[in-house]
Amino acid sequence: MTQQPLPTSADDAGTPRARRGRPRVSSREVLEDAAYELFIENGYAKTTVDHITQRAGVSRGTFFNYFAAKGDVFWGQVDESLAHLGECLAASDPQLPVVRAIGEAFADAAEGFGPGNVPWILTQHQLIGSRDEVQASALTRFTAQADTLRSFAAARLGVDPTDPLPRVIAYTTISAVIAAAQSWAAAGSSRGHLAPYLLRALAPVADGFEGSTVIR
Amino acid sequence: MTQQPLPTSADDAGTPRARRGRPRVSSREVLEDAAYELFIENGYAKTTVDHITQRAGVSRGTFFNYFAAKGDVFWGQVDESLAHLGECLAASDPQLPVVRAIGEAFADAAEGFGPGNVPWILTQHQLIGSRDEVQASALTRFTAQADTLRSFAAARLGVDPTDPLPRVIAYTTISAVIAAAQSWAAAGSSRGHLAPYLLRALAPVADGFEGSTVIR
DNA sequence: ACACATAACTGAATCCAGTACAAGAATATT
DNA sequence: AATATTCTTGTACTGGATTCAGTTATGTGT
Repeated sequence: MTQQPLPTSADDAGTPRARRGRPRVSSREVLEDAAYELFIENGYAKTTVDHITQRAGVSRGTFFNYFAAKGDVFWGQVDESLAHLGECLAASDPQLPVVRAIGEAFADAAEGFGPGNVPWILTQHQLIGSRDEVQASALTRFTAQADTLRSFAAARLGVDPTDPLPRVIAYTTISAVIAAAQSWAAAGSSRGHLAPYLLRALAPVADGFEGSTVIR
Repeated sequence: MTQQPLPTSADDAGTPRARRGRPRVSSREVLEDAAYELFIENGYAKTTVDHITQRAGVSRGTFFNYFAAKGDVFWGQVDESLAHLGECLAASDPQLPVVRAIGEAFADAAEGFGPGNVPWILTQHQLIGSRDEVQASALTRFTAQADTLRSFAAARLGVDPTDPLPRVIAYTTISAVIAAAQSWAAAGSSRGHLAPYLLRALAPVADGFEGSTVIR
């Protein structure tokens, strides 16, 4: 709900696109920055949406023009990448086994994440306290992607999406991805790109689903 | 937070245990029943804690004597089982490979779930609308168990709990468990016990982690 | 210039979950 | 009866989230 007309999917942060109407005085970035500062200063739980908008110089209502929920502030970059996952899946090599294809797709979608570009949430999540609430905002991403992966796996395998197998594949792969992302972020300055972490984490899962079951 | 003194861990719903003090006028069960009715009638989001307690004939405050959060109404049976997971892990055969041991532990902990005992949340989750909020309450379970599994796996493998491997194992196994539980619930009257579903879902994961990596 | 459509912001009202706490009520123990 | 224990109730408060009517700032067409 609360559909955002907003900046045409915020494709480019530099040119928020609005050739007509009142120009934006704020932006996702401005609000994100304000929020990040406050989260570090006072922690996530003690930072209210009022605080964020006050620091950003807009009114409280404006916040919800840019984000559907307080927790969504974190996920701008991540959501952008995940939005491409569907295309990456569609463009994947039809010869590859399902889980390999999923791995490649995630690796593709994670293209942008390297040593110099780590989602804020992944690096700072220890500092801001209150893990539960933050991770709750992660779950919506999880389930959205799980649905995508499940239909993909079902189609690839030629089985019904409601079968157990595509569901297990979807869930295990995406949780391996999450684990990989967390390990990658935790690796500190030694981390390189995200993609290798993803592939390493998914390798045993892929092996398992190729070997033991009657799926190719 | 909001520690429940409550019924000595609600071991038996029939005898809420309180040899001294004012006797309970309500119970988890009463509140659950009221909540389930309302969730089906009006959906989860539109059902307030006030509604629940009104139907149950107690005051709003009482609800939070029995449940820490609105979403916890669902999880009574599940939490009970998960509480045993730690013991089941500890009691597992040290010879088994990690993921097998985890599978056995889950199967043990899922003992109670059979054709006649399906957690309400698993069967009704489509009907009640507003998946997000419900799933948020699932996340706390997920993370709690993930932490348990991660330390277990790390200890078994003799590696640091912060290493990627135990994390991936923990995440993938628990998500396979969730997938299995959902498929089991969706199977309708044809479903038997939960345990076989768990083992089937975990089998490929176990294979993968035994085969490809240098873990025993 | 002027009017108009459009898009964004404002601000206030509302709802509800969750927290805290004090006061009261019903029971067992002494 | 007095007391301790345990649960219930009521009230008040914080803060996230939703809604909406009204306002403001811009571009566009005349």
